[in-house]
Amino acid sequence: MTDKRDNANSGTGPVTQADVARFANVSTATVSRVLNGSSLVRPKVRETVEQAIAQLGYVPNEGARALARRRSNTLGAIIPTLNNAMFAAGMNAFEEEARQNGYGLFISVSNYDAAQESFLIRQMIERGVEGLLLVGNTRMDEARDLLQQSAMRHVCAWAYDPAAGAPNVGFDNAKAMYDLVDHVVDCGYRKIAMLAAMQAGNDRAQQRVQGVRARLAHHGLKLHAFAETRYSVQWAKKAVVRILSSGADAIICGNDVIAYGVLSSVKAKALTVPRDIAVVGFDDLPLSADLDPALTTVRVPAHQMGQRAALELLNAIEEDRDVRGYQLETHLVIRDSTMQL
Amino acid sequence: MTDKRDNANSGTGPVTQADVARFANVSTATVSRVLNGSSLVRPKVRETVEQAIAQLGYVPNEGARALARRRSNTLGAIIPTLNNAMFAAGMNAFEEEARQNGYGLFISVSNYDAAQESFLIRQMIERGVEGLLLVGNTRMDEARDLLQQSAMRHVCAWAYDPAAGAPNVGFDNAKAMYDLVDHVVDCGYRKIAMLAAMQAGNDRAQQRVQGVRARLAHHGLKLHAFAETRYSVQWAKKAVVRILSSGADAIICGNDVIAYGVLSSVKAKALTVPRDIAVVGFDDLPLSADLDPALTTVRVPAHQMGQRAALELLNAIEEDRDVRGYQLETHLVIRDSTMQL
DNA sequence: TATATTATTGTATGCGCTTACAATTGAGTG
DNA sequence: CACTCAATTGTAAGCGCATACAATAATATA
Repeated sequence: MTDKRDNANSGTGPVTQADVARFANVSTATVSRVLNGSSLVRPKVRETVEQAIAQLGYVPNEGARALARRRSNTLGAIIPTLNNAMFAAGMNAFEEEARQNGYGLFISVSNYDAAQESFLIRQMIERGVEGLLLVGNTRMDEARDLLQQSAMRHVCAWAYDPAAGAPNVGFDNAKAMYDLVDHVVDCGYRKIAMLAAMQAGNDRAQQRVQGVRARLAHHGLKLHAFAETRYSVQWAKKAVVRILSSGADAIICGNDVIAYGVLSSVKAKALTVPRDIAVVGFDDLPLSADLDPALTTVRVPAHQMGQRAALELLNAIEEDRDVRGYQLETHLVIRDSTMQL
Repeated sequence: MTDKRDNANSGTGPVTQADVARFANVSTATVSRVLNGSSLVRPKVRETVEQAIAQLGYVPNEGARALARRRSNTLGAIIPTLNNAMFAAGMNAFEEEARQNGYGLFISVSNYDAAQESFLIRQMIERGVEGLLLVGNTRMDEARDLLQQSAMRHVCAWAYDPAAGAPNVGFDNAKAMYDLVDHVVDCGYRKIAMLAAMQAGNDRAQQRVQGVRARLAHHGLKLHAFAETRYSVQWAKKAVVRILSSGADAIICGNDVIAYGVLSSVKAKALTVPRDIAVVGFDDLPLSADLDPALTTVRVPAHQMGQRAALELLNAIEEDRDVRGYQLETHLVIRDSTMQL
């Protein structure tokens, strides 16, 4: 099919720009120009080159291109895991936005391990990404140094803390919890407990806990019970038993998945939600609206966050300036797992 | 902190290997050797170089390295979306396996669009990935040509069809449905309907439908009703009403998310599962075991699939041979949404 | 038609790194 | 101590592409 004429390459390795140039009887500079859409190339020549490209089935080598231009057209993202719908959705949006702007995406998961994250940041720098998405504001000094020394543009998503040293694209987890606590308190619940996600090395989780505590204090209340659990329905089911036996009348969960487990355990105990006990989550996963009872929770703009993060990065790159942060709003979604007592 | 001595680089651009060489009074070849762990460099020299690297905060340029070695140490993956726990989980495993073997991951989502997939395949080739993960066996000829001409190693995951032209890493969707159908029929249900996922351009969905039809025929039965729906609880709830009014006594769903919607609609109709009607899913999402009633479904080895796909790619690259396929097994998980009538 | 301009194209260099091959050094041997 | 051989290190040539600058062709001007 692609009958490489003998003045094409010698059969070793892939077709290169030089092969195309030879085939079309022009210089590599001209080939490069048509490839890059330079206007200063005569239509006729352009066509000749384009035919040669098609004939030879030439595919440019983006790596070499990146080396020569000193631009990789690539963004990187390091997230804790993809086994979390929020991160997955965010990445999906991030990738789409990047791609639509001609950027590729390098992705890695850190498993919530700060050392691993530092290592990965280094890899990203080595791979020459032009912008990097990170999650949260907690990281090793080593990571910060790396970021700083390499002048790597980056955004820290899933958090919004004006005091953080790096540009954030996200929402204030603590403040979001205020709304939730206000709602629960307004409903009339008073023995409010919390089943949080593991806080170690996870500033989002920490801030949610802190937000609940602070707002409760504001209402003259304190946590009636508290526990942490891993991110899974099963673990949450187990972790909630102690809280349940404490006689709490409302349980604020660190996220929706935990809330699912809590709901399950609560039902198993023959308690009815929301009359006997209220349960609220955080994230508003797609399923949360379809639960029975439908879950009161906080809607997190994961898609928007991923898109926004990409946009901030891209704009900063484009305009050759520092990355700016962007605060997103969360939205309290009141459904049937809470009620006016 | 990193006081670059004046014999380091002139301040323009990042520190390069040449800067390190100059600083350590050796040639770039030697620097390259210590970087690549070559054994033929004297311990003392190695140490000198390592110090220079640390001093200057040198970070290698993986792109240049790739160009010189003609190896990118990078894998690519093009999946329909990350907004599907199965794909996200698979990618998570794929990335981990790749990373553990020193490979980076380039990822893109195609939104179930074949043309987009073709475009992305091209991008992946341009970026020089050494292996590519694709989903399913349905794709444009253009994509096949690209893959073939560039001799790109690839696996098509989430499917297993020995007759497919490309190496598959996955399971036989049709066969998996056999087990499910057998189970439903064994239970005594006879008016079996199906609510499938959209089949257009999605061979997994197609094969699941086909599997159900074939196995039903084997039992002397045929679909009592059939409909398709998008991938969401909400859409499924709507799409199932027609099936419900057909008087079906069992509904086989194209996946668990659809089953969630079906379960919800069924309950709303005051029918009890599984006595009045059976509902079965496919995927075994983490939540499926915690539903009420717990969902009978097919467990899909997403994690294993991602890992295996990476492994097959990596081994083929390592041993410089073609990629081999690998068939995974699915497992019928009988829970409470079906019962012996 | 000769010359000044401008539009195109080609030449040559370098991006940062690896590696074949040459050069140098050190150790071992008679 | 001269000489051989192996262990180290340096030299230099690319990898595939972009691009500054030089060269040339095309068009306009007088």
